[in-house]
Amino acid sequence: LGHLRNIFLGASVAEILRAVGHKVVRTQVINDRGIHICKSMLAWEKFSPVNARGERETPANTGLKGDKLVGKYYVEFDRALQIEAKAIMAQWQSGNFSDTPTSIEEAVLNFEKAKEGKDEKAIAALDDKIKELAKNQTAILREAKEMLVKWEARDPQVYLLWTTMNGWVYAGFDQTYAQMGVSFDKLYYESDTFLLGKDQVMEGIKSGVFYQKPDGSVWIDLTADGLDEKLVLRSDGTAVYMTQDIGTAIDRFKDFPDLHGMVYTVGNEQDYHFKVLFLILQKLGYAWANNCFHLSYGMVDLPSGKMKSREGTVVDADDLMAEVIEKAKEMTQERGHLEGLDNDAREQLYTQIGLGGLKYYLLKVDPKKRMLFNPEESIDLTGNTGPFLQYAHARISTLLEKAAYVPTPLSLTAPMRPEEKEIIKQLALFGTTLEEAAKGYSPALLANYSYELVKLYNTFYQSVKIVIEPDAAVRQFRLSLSATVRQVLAQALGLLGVEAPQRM
RNA sequence: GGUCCCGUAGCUCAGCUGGAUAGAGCAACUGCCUUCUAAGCAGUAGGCCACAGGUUCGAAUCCUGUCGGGAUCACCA
Repeated sequence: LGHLRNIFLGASVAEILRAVGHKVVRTQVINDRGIHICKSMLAWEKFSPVNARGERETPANTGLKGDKLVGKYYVEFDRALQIEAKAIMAQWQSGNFSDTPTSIEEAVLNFEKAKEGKDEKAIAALDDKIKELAKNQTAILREAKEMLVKWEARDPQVYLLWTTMNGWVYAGFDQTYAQMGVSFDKLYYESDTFLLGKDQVMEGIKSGVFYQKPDGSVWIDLTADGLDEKLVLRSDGTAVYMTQDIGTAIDRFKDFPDLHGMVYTVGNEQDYHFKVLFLILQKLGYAWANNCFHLSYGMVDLPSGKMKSREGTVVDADDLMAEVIEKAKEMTQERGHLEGLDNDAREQLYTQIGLGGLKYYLLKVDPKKRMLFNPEESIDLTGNTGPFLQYAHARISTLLEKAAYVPTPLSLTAPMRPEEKEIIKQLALFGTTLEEAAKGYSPALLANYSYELVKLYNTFYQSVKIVIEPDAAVRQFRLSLSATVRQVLAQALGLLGVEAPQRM
């Protein structure tokens, strides 16, 4: 869900910035490198069943989406890790500390002592610490780490496996993005950019921005800036998230030299990370670092509480989209204004309504705020929802069609009813709303604007005759007012990534 | 514990660069389709804007404190 908010938000903000005249390049960093990939690879090698033809599981022979298959083995890895860690902890409990550093032995003894003391907080803290220590003692995690080192050294075998499994993931992602209706101008792969990041770190050591500890790890001291010391390279020489992000940022400015700045659409749990990243880039001497902005959006909660991937309480993007489209189909068939539409057009409409509703639901809330995702409300059609706006658009469309409307400029001097004046006022606000949305990186402003506009229009629509208005001048005025509303609405919806159907 | 974010109707959210009776939607209840799509419209009910101070002619909005919720402080990403 967080991922959906991220994608839709990023896509919408890009469109909004374009609409106010900025040149926008939309990029995405593909997280194709790191210990997490190695975990999946290792688990797949270890646990994937072999079929009669001697093949391990693949998207082709299981029918699973590639990213799902790889994700499955990430979970498998974690399960195996837990089991091994538990066994190790059991050993420690029984007093067996062979092959264990004395520091761990001490920690366990402290833990036992704390339990006698009944200090809940201390017990919990030590418990976490011991679990962490146990995990680090497992053979399987060690293997994964070794794999990462091999990967960074371009070990052919590891690299082949990595290429294969990554291919599966990308294929899965492509499918999902296509369904979402979003695309990127350029993708950056961590596997390409982390090396540049490492180079930067090396140079940064020379220039004194970073320093190396005796164990070989590289750090930056940000205590003078009110932050902490931050690791930028592990003691085994491998890159961390930050290393890669440094490289990616620089890479992008190399690719697009006239770039003014960058907007990072990333969840607010990474506020600290970006504070540090921008500071590092400044210290490395990149002037554009001052024009980097972290568009930090709030988490998406479920009514049932926090989502945890390990507990299976996450909402899967593909499933959710399918569900929302299915629901749109049911509701649309119930209402039925579909005469004359062929099957393809109908299916397309269900998708437009379902996804439009989902996008609008996620975008109508101020990005900065955390929001609650209520699965039932996300597919609502009434009130402040995507389908409500789409419906207004469709209704005006058929109205204009019936009237055989010929576009004429909207006369602002014509005698007007109060409802009509209100609409004109709201229409006049579009420009400033768009500017504010761009300035504040907030599609929510456009969403709320559109909703207001449609409410005003609906009031008008219900209270007057339009097509059947006998007075030709009045009729023409109302038609061109309707056409203007439709045009603005279509533009606003477009900026939100919500499609505006001609009928529904 | 340090840092950051949040607290507005039963629920989800607007409003927050100070301005008059604080707005929507959902849920509940009333009405309105032999006029253009009722996925709509009109209406009723529902609020000490977390709490306490302060600034101001004026505070939901700005400041301080308290309480409550969340995030973060990894050789994870």
